[in-house]
Amino acid sequence: MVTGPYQAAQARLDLEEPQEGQVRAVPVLVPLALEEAYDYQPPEGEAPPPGTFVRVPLGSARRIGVVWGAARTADVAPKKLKSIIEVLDVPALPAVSRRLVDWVANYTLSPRGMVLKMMMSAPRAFEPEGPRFGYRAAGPPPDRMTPAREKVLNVAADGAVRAKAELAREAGVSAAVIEGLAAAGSLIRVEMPPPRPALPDPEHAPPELAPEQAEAAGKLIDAVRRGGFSVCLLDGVTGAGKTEVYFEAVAAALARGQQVLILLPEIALTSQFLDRFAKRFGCRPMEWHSAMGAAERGRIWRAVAKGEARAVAGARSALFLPFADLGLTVVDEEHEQSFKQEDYVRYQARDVAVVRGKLGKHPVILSSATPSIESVVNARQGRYEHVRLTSRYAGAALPDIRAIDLRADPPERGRWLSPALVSAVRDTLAADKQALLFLNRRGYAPLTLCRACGYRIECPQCSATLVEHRARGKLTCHHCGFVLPRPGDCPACGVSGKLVPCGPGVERVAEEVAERFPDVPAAILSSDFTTNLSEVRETIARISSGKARIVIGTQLVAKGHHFPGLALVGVVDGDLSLAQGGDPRAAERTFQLMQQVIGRAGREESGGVGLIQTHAPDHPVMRALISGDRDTFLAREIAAREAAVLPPFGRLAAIIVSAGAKPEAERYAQALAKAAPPAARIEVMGPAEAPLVLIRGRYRYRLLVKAPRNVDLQAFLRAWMDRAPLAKGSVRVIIDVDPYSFL
DNA sequence: AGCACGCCGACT
DNA sequence: GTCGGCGTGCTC
Repeated sequence: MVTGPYQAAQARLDLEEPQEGQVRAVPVLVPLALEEAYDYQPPEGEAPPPGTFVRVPLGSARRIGVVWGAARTADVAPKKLKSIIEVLDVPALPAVSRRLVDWVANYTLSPRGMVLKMMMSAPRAFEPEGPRFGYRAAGPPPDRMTPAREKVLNVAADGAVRAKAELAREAGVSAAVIEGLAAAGSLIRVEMPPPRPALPDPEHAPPELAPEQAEAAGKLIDAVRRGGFSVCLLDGVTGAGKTEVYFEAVAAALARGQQVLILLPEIALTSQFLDRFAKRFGCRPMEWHSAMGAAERGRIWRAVAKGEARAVAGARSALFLPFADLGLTVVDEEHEQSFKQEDYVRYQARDVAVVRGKLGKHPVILSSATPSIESVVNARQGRYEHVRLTSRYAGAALPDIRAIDLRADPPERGRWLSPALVSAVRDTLAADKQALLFLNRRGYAPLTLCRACGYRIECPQCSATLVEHRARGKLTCHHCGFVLPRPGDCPACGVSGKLVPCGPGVERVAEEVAERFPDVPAAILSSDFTTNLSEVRETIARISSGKARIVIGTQLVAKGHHFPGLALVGVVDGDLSLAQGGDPRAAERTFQLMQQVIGRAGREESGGVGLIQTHAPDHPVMRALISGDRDTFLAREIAAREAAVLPPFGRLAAIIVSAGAKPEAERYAQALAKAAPPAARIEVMGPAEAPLVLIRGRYRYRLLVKAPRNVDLQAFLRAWMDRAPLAKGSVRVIIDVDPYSFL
């Protein structure tokens, strides 16, 4: 029996056939937080088939939606039915995409309209394409010639039509020069044909693969040629050449005329990766990530829908592009936790990529040097094919990893680098190599303390201390973005000159490096919400070219960049990410992060060294890292997860209750827990205060649901939410299926 | 996401 | 008495 909206949503997945005498209507899903498609009367003539993009009236507004089925879904009073305004001239949303919306909405317990919204996140794609204009040489040279104008005219001398931005870039001048020349009559503005996306050529530059690589590539190519759904875990040590290997599978799919999607963590979408692709296939893939402009998004969305975009490299949201004929998805760095989206629709892109492969009947490749426990278990249980690469190419050896016991060999007071690490850096520089110091903490210091009154400077909106960013002269909150100019006097007691920064961030380590190695060029590589993508790309280029000799970096450095001259990696605080209490993936994440970051060393030739500063050199994670014994670590971790029925052996869902006032949040969370339906094999834990109780002015309580793998967790959650008390006032409830963050 | 409806404080 | 604050619910 259908008892509430959550279950009703599930029940209506089975569409009814139209009945005699009923008004003709089709369901249209609009990209809003709506669970259901609404029925509309079709325009004149035939009813548009499912997938058609249509404009419909909704309330007083007009919205673009998608025809979601062949027959009306619910018994709405006929006089309530409105008519479709128009059918849009946009390729229909493919059936696979529509089924993906339904699947993701059902799995994450998100309104279907919200998931559709992700699929339509390119508003320009639905507007008619305006004509594009370009410039070509024409007429006499201008009366006043300048060096900049000369450069432009030289470039334009070939008579080709170029877009304004392109011409300016090629000539190395600003767009204003072009406008000036056009006004002077030396350039003429002409309409350009819409650009054809470049076609990647699978035969452009096939690589020479080592025997092990060739064998691995063979398996992946087989899966592509065979067609149909399969998942392959491509598991190879850093520097084993996984990218070259999966590029061969990409080539096979392109050769079959199919589209290819390569998912990367957002920050790994560097020009380094795009250039590598271009070297192999003759042109760059299309990019898809959050930093793209509206026009660009629209163009790419359309190109993907028409099947003209053959290869797309994108961040997790690229999964929701309307591929016309996707033949292969690659998830690179599949272990990356950033594939989990933590807001709006909370989905794990790696898992959705696999589901999309299943729905679209095509292979999926998961690639990593440090695969997730989930994927390793799937491979062991035979659900995924496991393809391993064990040797680094060109004889490069894996780095030699050692621990520096901070208890025995501590840094001086107020310093963060131990004598052993400092001397290792010195040796590395003497050998004309690069050194990387890794600390997963942005800014200068994570805490500012008043020595007069003991006050810790905290965020007014979050239960967190403000982090000093000295270069910008600011204290900021890493949870909400709150910014405070660095005060001279204590905000609590007003005493001046007694504020002291406590603990290190990358900026502070960089300061220590500058003191110890005053003449050595250094670079900080840190992901900051204020630094933009191009800035980060520039820094990465400066490092890979060898201009920076010492690199101080956060997480960002671990993400698949290739730094040829790097011989030493020093981990400043090896204990930092282990200390995440309550997070079942803390050990796994630490192991992956350390392996990835240390794997940056010695990729070109042997002799890479990794040094981890730690207070717990005997911790199992540290021992596994030092001995390089991944299999023992995995066996331990997998056994522990299995015993505790944690993912992937069990399923988790977090319920986060938040409100503007603490008692309100707590009261509702407790009422919610009481309303949980009885279920023998499902455990509901909490509510408990979230580790970060307050974020953005909202107090948060968490509940955790744990169930065995074969239990329908979504059905349980739906039944629960349908009988839950109404959330009143400022109370909000968020359901996070398969949570990755436990804060 | 908009937008209308509805129930409590400072105004003509 | 009314204007208007934004909390709540509906949009086929």
